[in-house]
Amino acid sequence: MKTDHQLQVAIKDSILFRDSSDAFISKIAAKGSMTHYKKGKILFVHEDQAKRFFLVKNGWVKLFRETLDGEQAVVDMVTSGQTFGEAALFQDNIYTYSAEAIEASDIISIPLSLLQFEIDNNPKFVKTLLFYNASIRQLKDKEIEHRSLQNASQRIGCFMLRLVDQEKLGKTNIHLPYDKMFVAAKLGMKPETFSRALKRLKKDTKIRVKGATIEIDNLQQLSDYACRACSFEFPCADLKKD
Amino acid sequence: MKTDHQLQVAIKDSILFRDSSDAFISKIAAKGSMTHYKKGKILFVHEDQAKRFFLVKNGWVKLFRETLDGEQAVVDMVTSGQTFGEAALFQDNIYTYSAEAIEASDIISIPLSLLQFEIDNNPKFVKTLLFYNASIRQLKDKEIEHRSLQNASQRIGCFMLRLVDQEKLGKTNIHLPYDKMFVAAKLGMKPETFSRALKRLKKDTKIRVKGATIEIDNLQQLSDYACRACSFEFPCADLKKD
DNA sequence: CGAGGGTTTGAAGTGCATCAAATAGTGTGG
DNA sequence: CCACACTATTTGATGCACTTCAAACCCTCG
Repeated sequence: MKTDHQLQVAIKDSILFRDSSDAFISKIAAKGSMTHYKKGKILFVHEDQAKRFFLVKNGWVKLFRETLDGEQAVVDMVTSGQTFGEAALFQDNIYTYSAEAIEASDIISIPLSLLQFEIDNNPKFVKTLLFYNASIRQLKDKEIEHRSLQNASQRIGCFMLRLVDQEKLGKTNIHLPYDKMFVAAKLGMKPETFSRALKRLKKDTKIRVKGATIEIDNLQQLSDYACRACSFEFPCADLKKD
Repeated sequence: MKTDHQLQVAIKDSILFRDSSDAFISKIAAKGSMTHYKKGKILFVHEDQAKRFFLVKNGWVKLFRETLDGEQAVVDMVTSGQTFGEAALFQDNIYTYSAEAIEASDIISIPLSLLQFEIDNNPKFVKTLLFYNASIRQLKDKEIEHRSLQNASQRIGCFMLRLVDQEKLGKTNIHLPYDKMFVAAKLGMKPETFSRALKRLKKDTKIRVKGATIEIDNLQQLSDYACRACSFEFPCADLKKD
């Protein structure tokens, strides 16, 4: 009972299902199950047959692929409220990437068949899904742009800006969500580059770094620095929060 | 009449509508109109109010955004059978990029309201749209990966491979679809870099370049060279053709 | 406390960008 | 059909950003 309630709350809090009816959410909760994964646990690997998709309750999961010569490409990092693996539905039920919990995480898995059923029978949900995909597509475009136009320090600054409430322009503290080496991977740079670029960012924008905590006195200054090389205007939060 | 028939054929040939019923296609054709654009013509600019979306009959269109400090980011290059501007439907009817015909092009425009109507009333079409978006999302992931793992020569090789029929592994000729400076922009590099990287590619894979024509003796050699740094396996055509 | 990962630093290399100039190519009006 | 003007492409020289390799440092967790 308790667990079931937890599931419902987590589902209701997710980006994909927050507008769904309570009945629908109960239905998902009934078929879903929550698992705790330790840091480093591989949830599935690229080209596995996909039967379920996942919703992060808390923690972080890295989605990645590997090249022939052993390099790793980070497709995404997902956290609370985000889903992964659902795209397999449109890819012959094959996962197109591997997934690894990069810290202890609670993750809900839900049968893809349920999603398929809703796509076939729930027009309202399908529209939600269309919007969801459209936002992700836009995010990907932004990321491609960032890779070619922003330098390493600007990418880090931009990453931080997306972690704060962009509305209040004053003083803020943020907490890097996971190990710096994963942030580096997410931003497409090497840990050494990350370290040096962060140092440069500190010098140029007066932010203070204490371990994983970042103190920002002046959000405006940070955005001036990072967003100069971006075509999106500053308050530019990733996914609409409300 | 003649024009109307042309429209129908073009729509039927498009990726998004090829599985649609004849009745649906007629309906689109009735509301659509075809325009010829000269090279350099701007179709719309970023943040314009979006009333219509576009389908390329022939030619090439560059979709791009601009940063504060004047750099240009190429979002995509689209050609025959591809659409653009339809994503505005999920972005408050605002175009999120600008569009420029980079060569003489015939382009069909269709009211977004028609698309909206179908989304609301045509479940089969909605599913097509879901699949369409999922493929695009996958392509974007691939492109992000390419930007961080492939060097300039490999990106050019990869670009060429996506222009050929990947099934026949023998000798092939291809034709660069548009000016080299646009290919460079599409691949996120400067024209000078493109030129030098192409030279290196020629040396390393024995392809021959005669103006815009590329002669490839050994597709396998080219894919060995380019796809080594990619996590997708070789026959890896962008959008399913059938 | 010690082992092992995570992070920083240094030195050196590589790849792409930049700036500048030469060359090739294309379309136009005469 | 030619010559000019303009644009695209190539080439050279140089600089900068990121990477690589190697080593030190630091942190934390058993």
